[in-house]
Amino acid sequence: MEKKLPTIKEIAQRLNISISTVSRALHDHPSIGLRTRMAVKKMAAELNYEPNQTAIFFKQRKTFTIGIILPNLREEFFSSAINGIETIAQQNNYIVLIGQSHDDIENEKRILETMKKHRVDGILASISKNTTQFDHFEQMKSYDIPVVFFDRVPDVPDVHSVSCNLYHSSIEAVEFLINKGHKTIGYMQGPSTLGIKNERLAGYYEALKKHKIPVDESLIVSTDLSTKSTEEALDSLLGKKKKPTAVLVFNDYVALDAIHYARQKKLKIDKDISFVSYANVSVTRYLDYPPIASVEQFPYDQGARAAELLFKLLDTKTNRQDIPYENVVLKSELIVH
Amino acid sequence: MEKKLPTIKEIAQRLNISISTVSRALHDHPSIGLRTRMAVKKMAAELNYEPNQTAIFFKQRKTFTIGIILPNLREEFFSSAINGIETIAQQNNYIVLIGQSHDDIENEKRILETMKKHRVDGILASISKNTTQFDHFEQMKSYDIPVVFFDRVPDVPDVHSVSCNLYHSSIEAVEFLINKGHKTIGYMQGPSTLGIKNERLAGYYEALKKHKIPVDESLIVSTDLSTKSTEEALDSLLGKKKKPTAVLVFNDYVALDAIHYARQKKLKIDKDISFVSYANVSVTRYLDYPPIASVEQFPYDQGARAAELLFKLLDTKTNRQDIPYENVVLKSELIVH
DNA sequence: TGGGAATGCGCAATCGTTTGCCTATTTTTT
DNA sequence: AAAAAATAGGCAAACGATTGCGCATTCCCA
Repeated sequence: MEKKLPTIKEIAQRLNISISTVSRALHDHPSIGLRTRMAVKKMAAELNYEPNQTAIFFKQRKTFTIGIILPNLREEFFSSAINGIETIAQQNNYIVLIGQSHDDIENEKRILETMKKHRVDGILASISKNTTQFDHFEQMKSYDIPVVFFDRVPDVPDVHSVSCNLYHSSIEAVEFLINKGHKTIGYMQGPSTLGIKNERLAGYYEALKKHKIPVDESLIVSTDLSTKSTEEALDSLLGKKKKPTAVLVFNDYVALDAIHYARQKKLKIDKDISFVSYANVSVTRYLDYPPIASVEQFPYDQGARAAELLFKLLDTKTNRQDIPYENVVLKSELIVH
Repeated sequence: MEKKLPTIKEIAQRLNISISTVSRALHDHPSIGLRTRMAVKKMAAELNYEPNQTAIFFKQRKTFTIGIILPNLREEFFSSAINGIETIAQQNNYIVLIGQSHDDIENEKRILETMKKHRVDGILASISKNTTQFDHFEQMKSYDIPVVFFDRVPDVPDVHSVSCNLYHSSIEAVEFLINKGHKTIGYMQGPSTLGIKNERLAGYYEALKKHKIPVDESLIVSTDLSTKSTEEALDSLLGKKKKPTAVLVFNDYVALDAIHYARQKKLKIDKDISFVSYANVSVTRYLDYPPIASVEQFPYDQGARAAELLFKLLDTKTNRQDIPYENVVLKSELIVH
């Protein structure tokens, strides 16, 4: 068992030809005659030869590996996104390295560093909730490692990204509530860093404006995504003299916590208070009281598109620095449950 | 930007010393004097030198990469397991490559092949539901790539594995139901391939026997894990003259489908029929009608232990073939909701 | 039949690092 | 003060594959 793996050299020796001939023969290089080519291939098959990829990686300065950095694998959104990425990666004969930041920028930096060391050819990233500056990603440029952000994309101009347009569906979501007769609609936003260009909020404002509902800033609360913080945020909304009858919530996970808490407080869901959120996670299917609607963000597609963009970058021979930054924006869709 | 990365050679030239000296200096080799060592390190820092890992991987015949093969990232169980693995991998300065089989053996083979090509140092795997033979894993031995299975482990002797003992907690689960007064208890199992040594079923039998409840084989049904199949299985149970008042179910996802379907059928959960299952996924927290109990299988720990075992194997200098196969079995725990 | 294309293949450098072995200088020992 | 030993560092091979260049044959056509 402890046998050394056969190399190109081994084949060459057995056939008494040079290793360059073997290499070329295996690659169907035209300068190698048919008979030797056949002989080489036959011998390669016999010996069960497989090229040593690490040698090739080294020589070619390419590893056929892309790195994915994201906050958390456990969120359905991200695991779906990975599926999209994996599909495209496979088509391109690439393999994926995964690192979770667990929403911590230090982890993010460490992972990036490790991936750089491993010489990944490119990186796909969804930033952590406390990533406010991007030097670590910026730095990848000097190593000629392209980075494409998806979903949680930094709000700076000079990056490639794929994300969802949440502005329109946020308007749609709020209008959906308004049409249901709601007049006092709260908004529970996520960590402020996650939405510098806060499309959700902008849509919220726009919808209210469109329907001539005055904005009450105290109806806008924040959660850091933890259960506790969400509960506090909801408390704050419920503590108002004029309580909201509906709340637009940052995402389904937060909504689940909010709904759970509201029910503990003996509120009747969809009677006393309704929730609409984002992500459209599949588990809501099993719930008796899911958000009445949720904005589908098509994680699989986002992942796939981001991967496609990355491979486009990897394919370009020209100086990558010259490629204009591309910011793909996908449509989202309000799904009513 | 297009600058070439500095190499050890670059440093050597600037300092007018040999590259071997540079290499040794950077590794604090004792045969290099203090002054040159300092000079080298200073220059390395100045040039922002970073060793080319691909060269090192190649030379060392090691990639500091392990591959994880599992059915599906979207199951919380597996993403938690990955967390455990990632933690241990990080401690060992390893990085993880991930591939999903999507419960298809062909994918599993393809992934394994790719990982082999990429020369991973070792592999952690949870087999797909239709993997009944293991040649592809077996083959890794001849490449000296150790494989450790976790959770879904093959039922053959000569493998390393980490799994949960479901026998005892299955007994516990059934006894829990018996103590609640249930006399007719069904069992819905998963794909037969996933449990050749079917501990769940064995525990089910044992508990009944212990409490002198005769086994009714028609109370044992199977699902391929799809919603449809689960519904059919439940139908079969409900079609009996003597319907079960409780069902032990393969896992929470199946249980969720079963409960959902039972409710559609107007059954009162925990009144007409109760469910106990496995996995203890966190979302049940938000459900009005979760399984009344679920067997926690500690995916994080399983992942971590499997990774530890793998690193132990990777650390051994001796011929790896000589290491006795290790089969770690962790305790599971019935969690009552 | 002689000279210029094709055709078929080998040499050797290269990628960046590590490491066994050897040499030269300095230090220690007796 | 000469021999032995320790110290410091260089040479070159090796890891496995790719590739530009050059050197033989063989072939074709005049």
